[in-house]
Amino acid sequence: MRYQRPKGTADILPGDSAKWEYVEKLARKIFHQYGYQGIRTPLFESYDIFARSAGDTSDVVTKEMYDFHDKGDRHIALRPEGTAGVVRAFNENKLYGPEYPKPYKVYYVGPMFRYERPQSGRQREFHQIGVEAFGSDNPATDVEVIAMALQLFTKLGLTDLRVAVNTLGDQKSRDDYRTALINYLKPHYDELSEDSQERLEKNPLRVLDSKDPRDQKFVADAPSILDYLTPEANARFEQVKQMLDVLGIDYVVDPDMVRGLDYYNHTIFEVMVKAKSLGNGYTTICGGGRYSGLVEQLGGPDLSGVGFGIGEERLLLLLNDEGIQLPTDDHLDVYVVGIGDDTNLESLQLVQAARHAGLIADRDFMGRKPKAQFRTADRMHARVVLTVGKRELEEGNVHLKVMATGKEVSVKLADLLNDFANVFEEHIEG
RNA sequence: GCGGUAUUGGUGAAGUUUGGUUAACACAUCGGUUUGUGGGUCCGACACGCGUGGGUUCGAAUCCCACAUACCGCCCCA
Repeated sequence: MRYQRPKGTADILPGDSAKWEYVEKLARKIFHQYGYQGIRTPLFESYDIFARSAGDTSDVVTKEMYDFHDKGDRHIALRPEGTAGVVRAFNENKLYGPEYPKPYKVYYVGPMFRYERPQSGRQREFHQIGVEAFGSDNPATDVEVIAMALQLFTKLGLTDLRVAVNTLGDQKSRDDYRTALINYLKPHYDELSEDSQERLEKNPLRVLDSKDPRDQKFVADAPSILDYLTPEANARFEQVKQMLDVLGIDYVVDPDMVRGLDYYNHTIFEVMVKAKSLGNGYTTICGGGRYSGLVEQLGGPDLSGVGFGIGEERLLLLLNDEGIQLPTDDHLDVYVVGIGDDTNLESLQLVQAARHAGLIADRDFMGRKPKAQFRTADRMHARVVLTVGKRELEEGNVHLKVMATGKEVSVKLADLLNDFANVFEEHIEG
């Protein structure tokens, strides 16, 4: 146990990796149905990209960034989330150009990094599945991404999903509300938690998110953002709700919901699920929303975007807790048992013939006794075992055993090598 | 960044209160169970070491210190 992995990282081992691959494959399939295409951006970017996009008051920037200076003294940060890098790529590659249809829709799957204290479902290296759609202000795109996330979760077999939506309004709504909130909280300044006293200065909306009982009693009666929306912002939010209704999507409006990143405005949402062992009550597995100004802030045109991120570790923990069995393909079609060193070449040819026929096949490499090889074949759930030994070599045959029925027949080695698929099919069905 | 709990083999772990000389038991794995065949029975193998490094002691998995990691809570979030 000399070496151990860095704090907050995890090895995803065979067995588990199949679940990850299944989830990611399904996500890609669904995203494609909605017209999203994959995008792969660097795992690290210039520190400034994240610092500028996430907002100076966000914890991600102030204490969770995994950053360092490289040998060229560039200030680099491992990406703490996916959006900023995608926006940078969008701008740098001029994907806003007229030759690209709008909205420009992309998805990504990959590792993210935050320097923080690890806990269950929360690591320094974690994985997100995310999407972004650029260049359309139509609230229908907000609804589309929500529907898309829900479809993924539903297809995975999750139930008890809860969609929470809120709006942060446009800039004027936010400013007005901010003022109102500060005016409301200021008289109670001394009664707030230390954290919230600080939040009041920097980002008063975050006080709403506090779990401290000292804060919560004020939060309960705090003014609501919904009362400070401009007519335009309000109309927009109404449209979002109406479209959710039309799609039959169940949701709750949570006026206290805020976002950890500063770049959001208008629609924000979370998909939560009732998790037994992921803490009490509902846990968030997907968070997202609309952002305006971010593209421009990172040097692009004045286009808005909407997207979400799903925490893969949490999602998989959840599927596990719920006892949801993901269809993982671990069966073996053919196992080749070779008896004696002289059978190595035939074993090799047979197992390759099976693979070329599109089957999943393996063989013994350890020179073990037939009984031990059969035990392995059984453990790997092999459908058919092919045995080659001295007798078969002399006769030019291969012994074929269908494991489920125990039926054994002799087949010509040459036939198998010439047309493995047909011989296999013939005997497996009998 | 702060607080708490934990760390024994491939796995689950007993043992730590009362330091004592073979680290229990079980599962898994491997080998054997007479000549080349699976899921069974029986037999056998399987920690020279108890997270790492120091210290106390005649003697430490058991006591002390430091560090590492994991988990839980705070903060925050996916």
